[in-house]
Amino acid sequence: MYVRLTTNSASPPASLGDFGITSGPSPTVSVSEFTYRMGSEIYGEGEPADYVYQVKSGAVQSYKLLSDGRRQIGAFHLPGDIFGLEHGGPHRFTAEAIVDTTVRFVNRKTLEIMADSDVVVARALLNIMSSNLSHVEDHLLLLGRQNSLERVAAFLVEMDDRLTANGVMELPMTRRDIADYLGLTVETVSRAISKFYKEGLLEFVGNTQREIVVRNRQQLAMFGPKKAAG
Amino acid sequence: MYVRLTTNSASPPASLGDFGITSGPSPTVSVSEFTYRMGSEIYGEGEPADYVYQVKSGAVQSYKLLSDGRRQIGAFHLPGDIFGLEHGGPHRFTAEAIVDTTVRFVNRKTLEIMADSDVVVARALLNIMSSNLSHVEDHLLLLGRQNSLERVAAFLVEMDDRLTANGVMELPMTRRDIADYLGLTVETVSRAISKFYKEGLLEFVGNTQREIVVRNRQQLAMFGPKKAAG
DNA sequence: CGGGGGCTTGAGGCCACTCAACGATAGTGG
DNA sequence: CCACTATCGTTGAGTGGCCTCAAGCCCCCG
Repeated sequence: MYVRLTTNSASPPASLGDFGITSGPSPTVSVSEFTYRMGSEIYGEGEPADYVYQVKSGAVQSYKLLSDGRRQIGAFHLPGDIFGLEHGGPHRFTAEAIVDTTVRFVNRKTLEIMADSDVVVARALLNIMSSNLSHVEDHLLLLGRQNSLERVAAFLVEMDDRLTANGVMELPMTRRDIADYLGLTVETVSRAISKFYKEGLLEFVGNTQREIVVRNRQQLAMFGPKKAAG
Repeated sequence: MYVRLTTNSASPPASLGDFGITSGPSPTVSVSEFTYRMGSEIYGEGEPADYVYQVKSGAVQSYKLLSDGRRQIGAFHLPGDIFGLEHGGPHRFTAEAIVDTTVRFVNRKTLEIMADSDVVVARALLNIMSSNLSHVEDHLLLLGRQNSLERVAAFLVEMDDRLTANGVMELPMTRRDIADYLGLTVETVSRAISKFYKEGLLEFVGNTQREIVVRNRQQLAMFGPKKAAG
């Protein structure tokens, strides 16, 4: 792990409320902060999971690699998201800062000890795991059974939900990252976005291709999952 | 949900030990049994998650559907496996008995109440969720970044681990089920298995194509994941 | 024996990948 | 300030892996 202590790490113990976990007896946990530079690794797959993280600002991606370089990104973590929570083993993904990113982190063991005595904390951990599981399960369907347009549309809708401010979605990740999240190639992602743009579903802002306005969210979603009744 | 009460449902309360959960204060939970016929639905996606199940005998598949019939199987549940555990919401998969299957089941609410007072139960729930998550995460990489031969090889190795007895692996699922698990078509799965057979990696037993002997597990695994160093 | 489902195999097509070229932007160093 | 380079993104042309469509075999079950 790329350990880089910052002065912030000397910050006073904070309540778990920063992590969205509030408790009855209200014990406290030492919450520290780190800032990672763009592209730096927060932890690697297979390393011991000593800490649990929450994105304060920036963006993080979690991925697995094959020996020949093929990469599958499992999730993008945006401000407020908690990541790196494993239960009984090492990290199963590599986590990397996509842009300069500040994270809060707490000791995993401490959290587990708290969970043993505090029902609220235990439930919170279950909640986090459960929502992770839910997201990954939906992604299974996307990777296994949806075509390129459906995948890209689903991605844009997801990101539109999660990081649009003032009507503009500012993507922190490259087209390659998107491709590795969607199980596609850069070219295919680019073609899909171009197609949506030409159809008037998207609009670009500024001189990068990362600031996007979703013009017709409804119609974009039509390309997406189309889940069955049940 | 396809509710079919059996006489077994009147069985006496049993300890959670049946679920692999043993506790200190040792309270008991009512554990009942159901038998589902081949092809019948145990619960549907979106239905309230009132029970948690464990396969006693048989096999179950969990899947999601798209409106046009495309299907993605998330997992096969074999004897001993626990499935249907959701934390705070409805079922996210449809579960269906692949063959005649007997399951044990317990009330989810009861389990949650126990978890609130019993650390061992709470940890057990986290363990189950965690292993589910781990399996699905590995499957993401397979669906997103592996080719057809790698997928089928990985499937055969997984099943070889989980249900081989006397050196013979007896698959309960059809080629279509395998295809929907691997994000492929029936034909592609069949071609891959034929190829492995012709190369001497597999052998068929009996007059069905579901009883398979893995002749060279090592070489078969070479087609598989090939995870990176870390 | 006839019908149906499961499985395999072949032939052809298409969608996404591969390979390549190009423009735009940002960073670097003279 | 201007090359020079590297990265990112887009677009075009062609390929290939998996899908689609089709046929046929086998087994089971009536």
